[in-house]
Amino acid sequence: MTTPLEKARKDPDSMKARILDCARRIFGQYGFHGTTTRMIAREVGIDISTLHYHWGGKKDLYESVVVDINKDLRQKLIDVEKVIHGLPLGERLDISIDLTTDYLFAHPEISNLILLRYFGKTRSDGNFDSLIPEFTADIARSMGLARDRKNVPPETMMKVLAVMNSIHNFISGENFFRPMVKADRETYIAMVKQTLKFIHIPAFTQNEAT
Amino acid sequence: MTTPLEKARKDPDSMKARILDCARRIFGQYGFHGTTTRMIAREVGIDISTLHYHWGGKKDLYESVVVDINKDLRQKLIDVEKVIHGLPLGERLDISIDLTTDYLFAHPEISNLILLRYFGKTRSDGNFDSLIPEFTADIARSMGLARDRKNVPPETMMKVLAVMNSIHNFISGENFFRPMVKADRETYIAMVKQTLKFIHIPAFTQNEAT
DNA sequence: GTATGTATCCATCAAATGATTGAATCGTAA
DNA sequence: TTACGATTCAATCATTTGATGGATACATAC
Repeated sequence: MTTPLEKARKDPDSMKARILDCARRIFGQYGFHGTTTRMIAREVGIDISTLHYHWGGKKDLYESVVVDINKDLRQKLIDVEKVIHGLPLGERLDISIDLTTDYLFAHPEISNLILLRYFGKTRSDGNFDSLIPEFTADIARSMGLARDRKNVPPETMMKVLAVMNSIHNFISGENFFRPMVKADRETYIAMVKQTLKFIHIPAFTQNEAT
Repeated sequence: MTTPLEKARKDPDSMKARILDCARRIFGQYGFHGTTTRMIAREVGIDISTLHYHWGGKKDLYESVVVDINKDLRQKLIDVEKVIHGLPLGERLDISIDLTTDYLFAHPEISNLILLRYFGKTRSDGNFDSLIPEFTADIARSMGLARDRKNVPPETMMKVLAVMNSIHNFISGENFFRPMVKADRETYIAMVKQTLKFIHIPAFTQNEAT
């Protein structure tokens, strides 16, 4: 059995997929309550009823978007893991930051949506996204901070969260932060990488040595 | 001339102040679009028209809330600055993290609102909050990373943002992160401090030495 | 050609929501 | 007491918004 989401991913030109793409961007920018189905429909260039025909309701579409971006990010981290496998911790972090940052700057709606889910309540429903925890555990293992994905110490989870959030923050907050440092986009991206490395690499390498 | 906000802060029992307090919490939890004037009015225990009588429109109230929390946070950072003045950088960071974290955990709506403003767009208006930049420059000076508030290097701004955001993230994302590490509130707060120190102190102390 | 299922749009509904109006209440000064 | 300003609420309005129904177009199968 294929879910609507899988069907949409199979054919990127299908109406289902086009709606999903626009929904990612709009939900990412304005959040759940800030987005109207009409905004998405207008962006796609279709009528609202067509949107409802393909995705049911606003809530359903939103949940599909969340699952979608989580799959994308997970896949990206698997790719990164392959590149850094076996390298010393300092280099793993360095390369991970470069690759992940580039990817997220190319798909900022991923960072936007993840952060908005962390920090904003959805008036209706308080469903806890069970993807993020195992996901964070994956990164912990990939960073070499835990043997296996199961039984990652809470302290390690917190450290991984700190790193991931730090990245998402600079991506998602670009509109706010970039004017503050008066940089063009390219310069800003470079500064983000530099700052992330400045902050995070010493913590893990120094404490590893002791 | 006194602004409505100043009037409200003068008498904390006034209806103006009571509305502002509830608005802080509700806007902080649900964001601008996720909040309805009825939600705030219900929380205060009054009619919506009373709310409009005192604060004009939803947008006006929201802007007052934003200014209000910025003033609070600024004042708190001034207090912290007094405590850590003259101490070596490592200790300054250590104590700043303790004090700031405790304060924000007691007033989580501050972190919520700041982050929601960073990461979420407000459908109507794209006004840039000019308080945050000078504010960040203040912290840079307080941390001893810049001589004066004017002319703080962009790289330093980025580092300060990284630290501040890291704190806000753990406060504002408590509902999401705490279940992940299966900790009660007290333990979570301790873990947050520990993680923040683990991440941030080495970066600044190590690079200072070289 | 007809039938069937898919996809799309136009018109419309019902509820939610920001906002206003006018009446009632209360305190206070003349 | 009376008059007046400040405050509060019930009722209501206009718009937005999520959602649906029905008509139309189009393809494919029979």
